[in-house]
Amino acid sequence: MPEGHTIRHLATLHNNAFVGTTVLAESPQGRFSDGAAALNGRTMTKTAAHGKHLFLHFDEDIVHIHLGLYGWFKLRKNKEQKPTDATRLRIANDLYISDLSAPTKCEIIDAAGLAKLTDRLGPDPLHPDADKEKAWEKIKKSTKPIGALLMDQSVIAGIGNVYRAEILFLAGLSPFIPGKNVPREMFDHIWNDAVRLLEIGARDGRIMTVAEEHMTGEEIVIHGQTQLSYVYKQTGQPCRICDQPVSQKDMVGRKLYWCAACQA
DNA sequence: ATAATATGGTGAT
DNA sequence: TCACCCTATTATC
Repeated sequence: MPEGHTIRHLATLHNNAFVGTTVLAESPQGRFSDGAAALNGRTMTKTAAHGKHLFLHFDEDIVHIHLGLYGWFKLRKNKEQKPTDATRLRIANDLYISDLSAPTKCEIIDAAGLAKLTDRLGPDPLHPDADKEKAWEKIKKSTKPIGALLMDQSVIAGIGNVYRAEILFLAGLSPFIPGKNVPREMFDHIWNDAVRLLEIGARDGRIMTVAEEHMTGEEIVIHGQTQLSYVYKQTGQPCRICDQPVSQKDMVGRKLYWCAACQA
């Protein structure tokens, strides 16, 4: 499920599976029939990710995919799988089949469309050459709370509700402090953790934010199979650091989780 | 077994 | 402001 780490992970998987090969493309569901027909039999030349947006390049044609909340890929090697009547796009070659369902966006764009899209996105912490100063310029002059700014894809691309909560917790920063009141060193802390945590997530294909020193003995054994977090979805649970109950409140239409004691 | 919820954004109203 | 996308997982009965 998709924050920036998922999209980068998918870009890597589709690069390894399809780039350089001729692919079959079809839309069993029918809502992307024209697009699939335009791609069928062509060579995938590159994959890329910016924030939560995935791009599959076929020379000048670029498939732009946004998974939204429900969207998902099922990518299998050496194994037949049946598309469902909700499968928006199937891409396949001799070895792999990838089925896409329920995306918010699946469309073909050109280089100009891609530029227009990425122009309205902030820097992606997963890009080695990301310009974090662009994010800082927006944050330091904004009156909006930092908890809202981190969810704004035009400020930083790729952070979602889980990373927002976890990054602010690790920084010990209140989600309610206006961007303009965030000290520069606090921004650096946020950015560095965004890079570090998104890289872990992109590598493993799932979010892991909790340091081993903050896990219970049992969690250290099983955390390969289970999702752990400091504050995300931990409402009422004791904080891993101070033992105070974790708080919850809506912000920007999403549930915000934080430790009122550690993030005063 | 059934209902609620969700790691998100778009586009109509 | 809200319906939509329409799956997977978790919570509740």
